[in-house]
Amino acid sequence: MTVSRALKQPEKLAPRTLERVREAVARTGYVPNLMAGGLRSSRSGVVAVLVPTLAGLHFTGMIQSLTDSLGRRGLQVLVGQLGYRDTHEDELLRAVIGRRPDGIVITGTVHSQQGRELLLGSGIPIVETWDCTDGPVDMLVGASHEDIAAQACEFLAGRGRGRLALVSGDNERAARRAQAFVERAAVLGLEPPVVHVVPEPTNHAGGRAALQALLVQRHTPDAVWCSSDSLAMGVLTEARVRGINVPGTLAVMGSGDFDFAATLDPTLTTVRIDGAQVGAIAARLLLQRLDGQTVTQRVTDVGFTIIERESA
Amino acid sequence: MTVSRALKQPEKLAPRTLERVREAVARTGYVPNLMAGGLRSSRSGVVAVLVPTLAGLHFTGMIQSLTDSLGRRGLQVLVGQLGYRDTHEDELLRAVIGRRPDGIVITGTVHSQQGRELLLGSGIPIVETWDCTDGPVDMLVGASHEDIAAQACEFLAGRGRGRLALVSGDNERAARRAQAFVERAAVLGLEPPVVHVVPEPTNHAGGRAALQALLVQRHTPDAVWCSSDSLAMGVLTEARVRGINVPGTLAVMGSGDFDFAATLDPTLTTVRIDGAQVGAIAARLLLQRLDGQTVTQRVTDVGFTIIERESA
DNA sequence: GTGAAAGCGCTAACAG
DNA sequence: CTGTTAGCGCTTTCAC
Repeated sequence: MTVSRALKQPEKLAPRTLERVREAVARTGYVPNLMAGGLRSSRSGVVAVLVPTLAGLHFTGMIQSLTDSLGRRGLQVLVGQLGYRDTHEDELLRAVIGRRPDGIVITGTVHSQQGRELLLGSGIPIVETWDCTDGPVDMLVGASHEDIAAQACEFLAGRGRGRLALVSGDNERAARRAQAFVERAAVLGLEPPVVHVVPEPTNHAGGRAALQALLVQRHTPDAVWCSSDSLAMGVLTEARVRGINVPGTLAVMGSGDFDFAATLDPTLTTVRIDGAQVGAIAARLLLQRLDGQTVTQRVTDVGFTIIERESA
Repeated sequence: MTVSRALKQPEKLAPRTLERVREAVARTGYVPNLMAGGLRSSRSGVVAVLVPTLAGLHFTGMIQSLTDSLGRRGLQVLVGQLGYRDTHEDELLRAVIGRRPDGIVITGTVHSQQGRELLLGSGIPIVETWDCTDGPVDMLVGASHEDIAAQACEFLAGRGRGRLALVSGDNERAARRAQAFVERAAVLGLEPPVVHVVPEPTNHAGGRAALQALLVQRHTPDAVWCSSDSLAMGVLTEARVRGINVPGTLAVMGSGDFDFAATLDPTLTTVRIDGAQVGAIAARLLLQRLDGQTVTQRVTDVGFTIIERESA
């Protein structure tokens, strides 16, 4: 018990006792077993962060921000990959819940009904991020992808573009964006946008291939919106190779504001969701819950910004 | 006990008993507490993977491969970021060791003496990856970055380049590569290469800035080797904007074979270490240890490949 | 300021 | 095939 206090509440011990414990810890290389501590205190000191994939750059800002905010309070972040297909979703959720994390931050897939029940039944504070879906399991921090798609469409239309195209990753969120984009185009009286879906993970090669495919359409587009900046970069490369002027002949717009977006040539117009802000808010919500406070505002819309640069 | 068996060794139960347990599990939403199980069995079912950063794309292949290989054996991967500075290294190591992972895969920083002792004293199987350093803590899977640098230098020299430059991230491994590169250049009787160090994280903007800086040198280089493909991509962009022909006037070479390397224009010559292979071997070594086998070959050099494309 | 007792929820070991 | 006993290493609680 005295050792436990020496490590967690050193101010409660006599200096001499503390010194003796420290010496023994150093001499023996003692590292407390956090499983045992967690079992007894029902506080694991871990927050699980579940993302669809680590392969892209979409979520690194959020993960970094969560790691920083939670780390300051002594919580460790455990990153897990859900994958975009939900094959192992429930299995992974069970493994995560089984470790009794003090909080779960989850990004991506719409959970199966079974998965939602697991999460709910666990009693663990949950923050869903990125999407403003209806009916969050618990808390939510994100932006409306329908709004984003509509605004992206209006942005391009407002620059005089009328033959819009969309290059989209093969996942559920991208599909909802595509639908909202198409719907807004209809409202604006534009031609129905061509939607080109590329396989995950979305990358430079996918963007190049997508533009190739779009150029053999009857009406070649005068603007393309991509569901990630990596795709947009591929589109830029393909356009340059083919001598297509951007933005003159073709406007190109991305999503994510990845770190290269501002320094490509032409610089990339893109839609940005502030991942660091999402992470910071998610962390704050979790910490409030862990401190026993009631979180009144369970849904936070962090909004988004269209960053206008040269490519559109 | 019967419930425990139903979940872990269902073949040992009578079908009827198994059925009753399954029904109860489903009805109550029971998820076993893995902290308790781990405490008793001294098997946590977790392997910790520690990387300098998730922000780049260097390690995603390895992480994916580890997740797959270990996941098939029921082990969960916990990803942690050490950071390139070793400020919190020991602290993070304590937090990780405290969870008693069944294995640790560690990439990056040379550990402090204290850190090495913690790892050694923990008795946990350790695989260091990426670097072939002298004196591994336990097991090691990687490539010699000195060899890589020397070969990169020879490659460029062999293509008739004589004014070499190097764009390097600000970390210890990159520094060792730079030194080996410079030394080989001396052996080959070339001018001493200019070394330009850019801040972490290495990215497109850093590459552009680096080439700008290199061009104001007295002798402008005719070849640049970059410590990551993101930097190399920035160099390509800057060269194009300035009308510098690649590879005619300037050869550009990267490191990592990131997913965009093969489809940039010009396609990027780069040095590849097979991260998936590193991960697969690391997983195999850990699993052997966990199965009680003695690992005889503690050091594995997976080598590297110079992938010759258009840029050099 | 320090320590004793009890128990967190599992599973190893053994018994039947 | 099923069940009993004991204990993993901590921290909560209470006592002095």
